[in-house]
Amino acid sequence: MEKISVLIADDHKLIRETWSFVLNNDPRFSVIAECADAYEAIEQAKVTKPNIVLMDINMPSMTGFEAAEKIRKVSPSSRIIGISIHSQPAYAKKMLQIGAKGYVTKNSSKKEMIEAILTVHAGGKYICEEIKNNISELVLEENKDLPNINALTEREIQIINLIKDGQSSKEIAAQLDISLKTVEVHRHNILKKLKLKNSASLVNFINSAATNL
Amino acid sequence: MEKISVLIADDHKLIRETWSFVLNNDPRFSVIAECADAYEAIEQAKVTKPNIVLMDINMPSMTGFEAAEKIRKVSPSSRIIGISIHSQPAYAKKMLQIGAKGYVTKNSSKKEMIEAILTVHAGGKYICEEIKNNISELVLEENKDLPNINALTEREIQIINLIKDGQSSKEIAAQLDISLKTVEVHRHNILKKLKLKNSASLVNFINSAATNL
DNA sequence: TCTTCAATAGATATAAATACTTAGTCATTT
DNA sequence: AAATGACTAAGTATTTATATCTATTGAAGA
Repeated sequence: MEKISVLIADDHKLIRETWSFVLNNDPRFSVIAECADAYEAIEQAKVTKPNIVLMDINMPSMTGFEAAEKIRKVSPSSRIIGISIHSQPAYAKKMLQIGAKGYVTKNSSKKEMIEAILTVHAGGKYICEEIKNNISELVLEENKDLPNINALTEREIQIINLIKDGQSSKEIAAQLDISLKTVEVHRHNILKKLKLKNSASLVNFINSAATNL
Repeated sequence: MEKISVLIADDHKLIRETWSFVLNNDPRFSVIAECADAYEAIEQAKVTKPNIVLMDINMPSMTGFEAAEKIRKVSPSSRIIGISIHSQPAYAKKMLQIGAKGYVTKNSSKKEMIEAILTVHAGGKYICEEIKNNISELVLEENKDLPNINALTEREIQIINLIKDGQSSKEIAAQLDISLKTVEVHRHNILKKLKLKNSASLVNFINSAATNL
C-alpha cells in the first residue's frame, strides 16, 4: 500500500523536524518536504504534489489563508490541514471555506493529528475536538465575519509594524517622510478595516490573530 | 546504562506529545512527565526529580524565569533547558543566570535539541547556534538589563489585560469601579516599570516578550 | 513602631490619537 | 475615457493618553 505523502510547512525548524520524525516513524506516512514559509510551501507543493499539506497558519510574510488558496491552485490534488494555536471556530470556518479539509489546534493530541491526516486523505473532513467544543459559538457568530486582514495595503502593513514598535504618529511621519496627517489617515483606515478601537487592540490583533504580517 | 529522565513542560499538547514521542523513541531518553503549565511542572519536578527539564518559557500564568527558579529549589538535581521562540541573547542570558543550563530556540534543529540534552546532562552548558550567532549583540548589550516583568503587581497585570482588549482608561475605570485617575496612574507605572513608551508597545511586549501574564 | 509599598485619587498640563470631511495625484483596470 | 483604489494631505473637533506632583489609606514586614 502506498504511503501518504506529507508536506510540512511551519516556520519553526524544531517543530518541522519533530513532526517529520513522528510521521516518518509511522509506516503509513512519508514526509516528502519541509518548508519554513508559505512561499516555499507553494513552490514545493507545485513540485511534489503531496497528498497532505500540514500548514501552520501563523507563518511570517503571508497568512495561512492566502497560502492555502495558492496551494490549492498549484496542486489541486493536495489536501490541506491547517494547524494553529487559535481555538476560535471562526478561523477554522474561514480555513475550511477557503478549501482546507482539516483544522487542528496545537492543543490537540498527537492521536488527533494522525486521525486528521487519515480522515482527510480518505476524502473526509476533520475538525479537532477543541474546536468542536466551541462550535456553538461558531453557529451563533454565523454572520459575524472576520476582519479582512488581506484588505490591508503594503503601506498600512508598514505603518502597523512601526506602531508595534511603539512609535508615535509623529515619529512614523518623520521616518517615512510623509505628513503627520497622512499617518493619521492610515491609522484610521487600518482601525476601520480591522474593526478595531485603538492601537492597543490593533497590536494585540496583529500579534495573535491568525496571521503575521 | 541508565536512561536520561526528562520532564517536558509546554502549554501545547501537540508539541508535548510529539516531543515525548521523539525522545521515547531514542533509547537514551525516557520522558517521565508532561506538563501543560508552570505550576504543574513545579509539582511534577518535585515528585519525579527528572534529570532534565525541557521548559517552554512562553507558558501562560507564569514566566519561564520564575518557573525555572522554583524548579531549582524543589529539585536541585534537575537541569533545566529553556525552549523559546525568542532569539534575543538577552533572554538566553537571563535564563542561564537564573540557573538553567541550556537555551534552545524553536528555530534550532532536532539534532541540536538532542545535543543540548546530552551536553547538559553530562554537566555542561548548551546554547543553540542561533543564539551564538547573535552573541555579539549580547556582549554589546551587557548592561542593558531586561525590563523586570516580575515587578508588576496583580492589579497592574489585570489592567494590562484590559488594555490588550482595546479598552480605554475610562472603560477600565468603569469596569473595575475605580477612578479614571487611578487607572491612569497604573498605566503610567506599568510603562515606567517596563520601560515602554505607550500602550501599543506595551501590548507588543506582553504578547511577544518571554512571558505570558 | 516604623517603614515600605500597593492602591487609591486629586490637580494641572501637554501630547497624541481618533473621528470626520474634502481633495489632489498617480497608476491600474474596465 | 471613465472608474477605481492607493497614497498623499489639509482643516476642525473631540477624546485619550501621558507626565508630574501630591496625598491618603491599609497591609505587610523589619
